[in-house]
Amino acid sequence: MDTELILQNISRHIQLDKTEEDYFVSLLQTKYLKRKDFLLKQGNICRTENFITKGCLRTYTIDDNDFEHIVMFGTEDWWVGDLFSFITQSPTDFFIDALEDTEIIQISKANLDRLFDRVPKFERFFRLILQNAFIAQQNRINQNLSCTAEQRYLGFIKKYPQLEQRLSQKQVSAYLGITPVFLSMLRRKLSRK
Amino acid sequence: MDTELILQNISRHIQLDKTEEDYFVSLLQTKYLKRKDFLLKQGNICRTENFITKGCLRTYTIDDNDFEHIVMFGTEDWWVGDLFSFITQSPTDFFIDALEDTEIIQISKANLDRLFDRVPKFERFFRLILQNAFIAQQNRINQNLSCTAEQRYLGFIKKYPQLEQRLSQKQVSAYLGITPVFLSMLRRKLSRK
DNA sequence: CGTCTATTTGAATGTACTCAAAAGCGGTGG
DNA sequence: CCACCGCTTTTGAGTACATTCAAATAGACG
Repeated sequence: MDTELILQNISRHIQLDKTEEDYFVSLLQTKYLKRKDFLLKQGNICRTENFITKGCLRTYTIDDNDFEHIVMFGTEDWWVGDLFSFITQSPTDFFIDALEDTEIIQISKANLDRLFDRVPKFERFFRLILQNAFIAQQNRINQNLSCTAEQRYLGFIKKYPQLEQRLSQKQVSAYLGITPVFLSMLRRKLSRK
Repeated sequence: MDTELILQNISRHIQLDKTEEDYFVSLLQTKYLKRKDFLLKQGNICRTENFITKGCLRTYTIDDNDFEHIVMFGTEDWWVGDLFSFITQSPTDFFIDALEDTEIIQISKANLDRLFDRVPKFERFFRLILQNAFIAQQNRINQNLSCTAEQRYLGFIKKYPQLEQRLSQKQVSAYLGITPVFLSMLRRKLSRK
């Protein structure tokens, strides 16, 4: 297993000694997803936290009219999962699937609990991850309230320039909360400027 | 100081013995806000976590066109503040002010750090608070993406029936992300049904 | 090559906003 | 106590933003 990226990710928040690192690594599992494979489906219980080492995932819902709404994308160096379902071990509302062939490192709930017990620093680590996610969401809510679709699109490509390259317009529009048709029109309008 | 409500709030997540309770209470301060008083202004640093024992606050931003966008309301038994600013001790983007005469219990950053040190259980408590807030935000993002203004309004009054009574339509519209004029039209339409 | 899905384009429609004016409502001071 | 002021809510007309439906084009993949 290639653990370089995940250990680096963790070291940005907490410092581990060799023993702690080894113990942590012993609790991990690798999983490979092909494009369109599901990591999680609505109604299932989210049993792992997942760190992406390669590829791209999306977390989304499907509404009553069968439209998909993307809550977040995840790519290399990101953690994904449904926190609520994971913590409460109750059924999730979300789907998570792969937009590209993807490689993730997983830690199960049971192993994470063991980890917290043996290396309490990790409590802090996951709290920090959660805080960052919380703040990102707060900004997104604020943007949704303040901005037109055009401004949100410009904000998105500014914030995630590399990600936008990898995504189809359909995915981007499902994240922005507009139709693919309208995104296409926006892009034409912007390119003429 | 009337600490009954806050101790009850905490006991829903963690159990404290008498010594721990007393220590916790010794770190708290009460503050009174009159209607329209500010608890926090954009550019300031959020130096306390705040628990509301009476009244109603709103957390909001003001955009380039001077429109207010409400990120959350807070009322009795809620925690409010800007987590990001509080944790990083950096300037906030938000305003928090009182919609009614309000009474809050505050704990400063320094005291909270002491508390975490002496009663580590509280780390867990604040992680749980954060998790709940995270989940609430995720639902809100999802609703904003999936629903029309009318559906969002109906969802709001269903979720917070008691709160809606206390708020002006202007405040509700700033939360829903629509104009007061449009909310008025929605209400008329709904009442005719 | 053929099939399936994504993107583009156009026309018609619906949703929500702006501007403006009037009515309602609460508080304050004379 | 009531007259006035400021703010909220209502109402209407016109406009802008975003969607739906439909059809054509372009790309991706087996």
